[in-house]
Amino acid sequence: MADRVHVTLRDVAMAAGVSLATASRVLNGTAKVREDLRDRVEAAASELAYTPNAHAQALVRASNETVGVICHDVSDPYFSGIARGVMRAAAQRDLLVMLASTFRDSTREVAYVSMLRAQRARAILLIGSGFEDRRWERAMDVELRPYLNAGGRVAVVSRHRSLRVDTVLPENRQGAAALARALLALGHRRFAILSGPPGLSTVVDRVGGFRDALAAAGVPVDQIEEGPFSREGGYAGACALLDRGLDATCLFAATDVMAVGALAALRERGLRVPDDVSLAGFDDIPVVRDLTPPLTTVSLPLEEMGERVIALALRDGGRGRRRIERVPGTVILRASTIGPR
Amino acid sequence: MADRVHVTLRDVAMAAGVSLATASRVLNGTAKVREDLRDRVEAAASELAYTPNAHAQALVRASNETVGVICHDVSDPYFSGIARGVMRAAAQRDLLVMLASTFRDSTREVAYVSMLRAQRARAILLIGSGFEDRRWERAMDVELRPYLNAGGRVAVVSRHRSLRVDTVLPENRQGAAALARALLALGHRRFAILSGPPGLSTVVDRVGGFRDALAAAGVPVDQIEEGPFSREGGYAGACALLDRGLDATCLFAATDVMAVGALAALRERGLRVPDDVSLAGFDDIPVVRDLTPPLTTVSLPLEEMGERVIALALRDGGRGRRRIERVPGTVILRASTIGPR
DNA sequence: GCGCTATCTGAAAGCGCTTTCCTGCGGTAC
DNA sequence: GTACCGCAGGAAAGCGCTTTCAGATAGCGC
Repeated sequence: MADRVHVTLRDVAMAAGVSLATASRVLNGTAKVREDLRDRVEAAASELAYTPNAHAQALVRASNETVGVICHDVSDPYFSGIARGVMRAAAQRDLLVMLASTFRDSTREVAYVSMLRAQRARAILLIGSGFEDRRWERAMDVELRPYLNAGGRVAVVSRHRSLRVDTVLPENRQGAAALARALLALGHRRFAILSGPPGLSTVVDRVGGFRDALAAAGVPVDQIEEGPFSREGGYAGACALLDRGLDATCLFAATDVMAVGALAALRERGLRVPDDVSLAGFDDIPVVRDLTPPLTTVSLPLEEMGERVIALALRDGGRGRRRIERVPGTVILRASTIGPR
Repeated sequence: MADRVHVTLRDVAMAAGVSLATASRVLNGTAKVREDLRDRVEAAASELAYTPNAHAQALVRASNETVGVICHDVSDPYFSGIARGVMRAAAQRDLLVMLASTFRDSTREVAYVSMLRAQRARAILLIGSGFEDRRWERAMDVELRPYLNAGGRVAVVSRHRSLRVDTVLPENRQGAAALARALLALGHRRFAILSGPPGLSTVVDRVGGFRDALAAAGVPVDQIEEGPFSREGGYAGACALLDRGLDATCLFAATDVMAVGALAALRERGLRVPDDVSLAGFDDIPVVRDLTPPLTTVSLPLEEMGERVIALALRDGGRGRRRIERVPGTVILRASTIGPR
């Protein structure tokens, strides 16, 4: 990037025969400038294809028209749905989005926060359940504290344990509970659960909400398998359940992505969904309605969540009290769940 | 971001009792510094949670450890698959990725290039077929030319018409032709095509390659419907085909995403896939193998394409001749295509 | 026509950093 | 003991921009 030189404001000013100050004022519209000078500056700028150096601007303005977003994996529909909302909202505000994928590596997540901090991003958004261990928490705090003190904004989606920042919080517990009740209403009494990585608040809430609602109806669940939030995780979990002799009329996967894997596993083992076993997921990622059978799930407005988290981070008076915006989940009953035979 | 002050190198230097120059040298390891001084600087930096201002660095170094990626829609699996590859490769190089979604708005695409230029991104990557009209071409050229002249790198995936830059080019034509031949081999003779937006090189190549291969076997195709590259586009296109009295044993959709929509439409109209009509797509996005039936398609190594495009942009001697890396597509026959009854 | 004010323009400082240049120090050879 | 060399650290310039401050110009009333 250093091979040749960029066109600078000085070049524009010289070409237009005015001072840097005047050129700057014209290009930013920050003060009245005589019409002929203005025209000359504008002509020179477009002639030279001038683009202001955002770094010089950021340096003097101590801020950069940029927001950073950190998620675990862009190609997971859950995250890309939220990212889409963030980008739509960012575009409206003329902000550039720096999007980083951690690939679920907590060290990398902290490193990204540091880089975003260095970039003086206006806001940093953390999407998706975090790494809820002490070491991570401390490392993250070390990065975030000075960033916040310097006026940076931080907001998160779906992680509420440790970080004391503005949060968009899907009502995982209530959603899962509502799903459980709907499944009970269908007549199911024997359930199995495909749970996510232990400790994640999302997992705790979804699985906990599901189990509590069942327990309230006097239905215990002892068939649980844990695995990563991925198609493979769901596939492997379902296989493990099957290997141990699955005895359930309904299987609940903590995420749709896992449910997709579970569906494949069940089918491979010769089980029909929903005839032999009902299957439900969580999130309502776009694709699940096109599965056969279409998947029963708890729908989350992913794109809206993305829009809300950036709005939350950038809101006026951002330094006020912490705000938590709860996003309800809606149970969507589709053909993957029917009453047990 | 201007509420309070950031910790600067000057703060670190003062705390350590050394000059800025020394502090800078320690933190960058650019020159030997006496051990005790070095220790003091390092201690001060970590004490103060110092993060260098990337803008100040970028300003003096005339470059920013950042690459910009522009795609049409992050939540489209085709793009997010490629984006994933880009991010993985970027992470290895300690680069931050700025990812922008155009939402298929050509004006916005040009605006993003301008913003990335302002950010002095090391490279700008354009993912996915472009807007092949004259106005766009000129506007894009105005932005890209000075960027390239200033040493910026540009590379693209899957758009070869107008932009004369390094390119990763999926072999759409060959892939579609191979698919057509495979379908012919299954015994199909009556085909319908769901095409994408007219004029896009991707569409021209895929549909053209498909038709040419059929024509070579003496099989004409007159049932074609155009629509946007989306599930809805596929759905609407299939409905239109059906309304006009679909007379084909096999339907080819220009992208998997469209095929998903088509599958839904066919099913709604009571047609069974593959018994009544075979269906094939293109791209091999992850989800299609989990459809019922799993979709026959042409597989593209999306993630690898992402890795290659960033490698191409950042390669040494980037100012050399234009390079075009062709990526072959592999026909994957799955259950959505069988021989006609 | 003169003096005052209201506008607009230009000079210059400074944002936080890297890097060149230069000074001062210690060590070595004679 | 003196002259020279090498090296580490500091001062200062400068990256491209915004913005304050002061100066210049025009406009107005008398």
